Amino acid sequence: MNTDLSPLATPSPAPEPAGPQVAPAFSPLYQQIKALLLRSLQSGEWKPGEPIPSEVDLATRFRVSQGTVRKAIDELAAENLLLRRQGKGTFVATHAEQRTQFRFLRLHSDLGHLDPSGPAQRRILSCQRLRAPADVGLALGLRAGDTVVQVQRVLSFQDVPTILEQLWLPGDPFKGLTLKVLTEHQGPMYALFESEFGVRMVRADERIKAVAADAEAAAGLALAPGTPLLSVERLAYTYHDQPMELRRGLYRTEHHHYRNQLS
Amino acid sequence: MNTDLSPLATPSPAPEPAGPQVAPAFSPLYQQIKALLLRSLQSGEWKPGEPIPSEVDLATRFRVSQGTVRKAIDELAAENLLLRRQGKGTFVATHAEQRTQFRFLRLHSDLGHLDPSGPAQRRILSCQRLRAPADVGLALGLRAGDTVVQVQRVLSFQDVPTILEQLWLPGDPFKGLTLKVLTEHQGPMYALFESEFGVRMVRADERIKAVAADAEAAAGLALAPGTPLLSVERLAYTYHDQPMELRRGLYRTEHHHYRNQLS
DNA sequence: GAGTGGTCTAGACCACCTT
DNA sequence: AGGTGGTCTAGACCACTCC
Repeated sequence: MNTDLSPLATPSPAPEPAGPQVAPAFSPLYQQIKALLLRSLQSGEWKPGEPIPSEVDLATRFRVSQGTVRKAIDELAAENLLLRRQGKGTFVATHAEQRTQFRFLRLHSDLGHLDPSGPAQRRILSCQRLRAPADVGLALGLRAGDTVVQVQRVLSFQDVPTILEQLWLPGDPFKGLTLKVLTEHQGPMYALFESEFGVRMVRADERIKAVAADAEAAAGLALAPGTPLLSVERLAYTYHDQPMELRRGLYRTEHHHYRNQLS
Repeated sequence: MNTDLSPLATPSPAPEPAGPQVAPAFSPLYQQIKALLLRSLQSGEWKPGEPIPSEVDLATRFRVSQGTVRKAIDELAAENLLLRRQGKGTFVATHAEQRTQFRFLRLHSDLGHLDPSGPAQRRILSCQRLRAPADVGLALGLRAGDTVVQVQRVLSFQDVPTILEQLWLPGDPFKGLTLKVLTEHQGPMYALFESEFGVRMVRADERIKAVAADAEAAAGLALAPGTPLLSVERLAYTYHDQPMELRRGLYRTEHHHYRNQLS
């Protein structure tokens, strides 16, 4: 009904003064609910891994029907921000679970499904704070002179160094990130970001090219210069499409491949 | 209600004899409706680009509520098999539209959004029927000795040969596919497959590696041997996860990149 | 105005999990 | 038994498109 008894703003039925209307900007109720849920997620009211209130609770809180809340949650679940578990509740998605452990890593072994399930040895090469290079600052939406944390690391599969990557994070939200913290932490790096810095990576774009290994890459991955490598540049976003990480990786693909699903 | 008045099989409430139950295999009504819609799509009862019956029509036909039909269609639309257009109807998705023209081609220009929107010159190098090589036959689920159609072509962007690819199709469904047909056809190849052979590619898996151009690739793309190239191997499926095309492509990435979205 | 998909509601019942 | 998400229904109304 979109009745005005609702606590929510109901933009469309409001009789606006005549004039050049730009766009009616009709927004369904469930979209408004979705935005409210998103705000609670971003503010940390509900933390990764924890359950959010039940559908009936939310329905009474927002003064809408359960079906409307349901549709809002459906969309958030489809975007992998929430996780529904029948009989138990709805939970804030996290990178700290076995199931979603390597959701953003698309490199798989050519052999059977002996994928990077073997947790892949990680070695941190460096972690330092510095002024953002121009391209990095631009990608992360920082101002000139802002500081970033730069991390370099190597991932190995079965003792073969396979991924050499470099990543940049905005200095402000990642204040306490040091080599010690990174080295001592177990589990996925994105899980560390969640638990220690309250930053949850929600989606990412990747750009992939084929390049020849230069001297530095050859040294880092212990292979001959000129070897073809996948260059994977990732820009990862947190809630509300805010860029939070730039990552540049070089992948060996003699025995691995980058897997993608099209639909 | 899942009542027995329904014309559909209602597996779960059927009182089965006691014994070692394997799996209750509860299947919601809307999933059964979805399967029926899928069957009509596969059989060609509704063709790509055409509208399917309205939700109310389908609801009365299947003796269920509109909401149940709606949920079935929702899922098919989410999988890009159907396309909803408010006020007009629901249509069978097709590769012959501007909007979905290059849905499966992930190579983009490094510059602004001057992507492969420029329709990219296509040149067919060859088209021949031959016995399926072992790996191809395996991927396509063919029997030993079955014939396949093999096509080779080059795609150029702004007169620069950029993609060299080779593809194999099962000989049986693609009986009349000749070099003449391929050369004279305008528009995406997958649109040709739909209109001339009734085969609609629904989803695909890609495996990506970095390789060095060999002599043949160097000749085909007019570049120096050893140049790093993206190797993209695609297995494309039609309805019901049936593999229908194997494609191996080599992409130049000096001025282009393969784009991927993670979520 | 008629037809289509899109939203919203209220209520019933089912399947799954915990206690 | 009681709570949670999941399914299904019936009906009302809204937004969009076409005639």
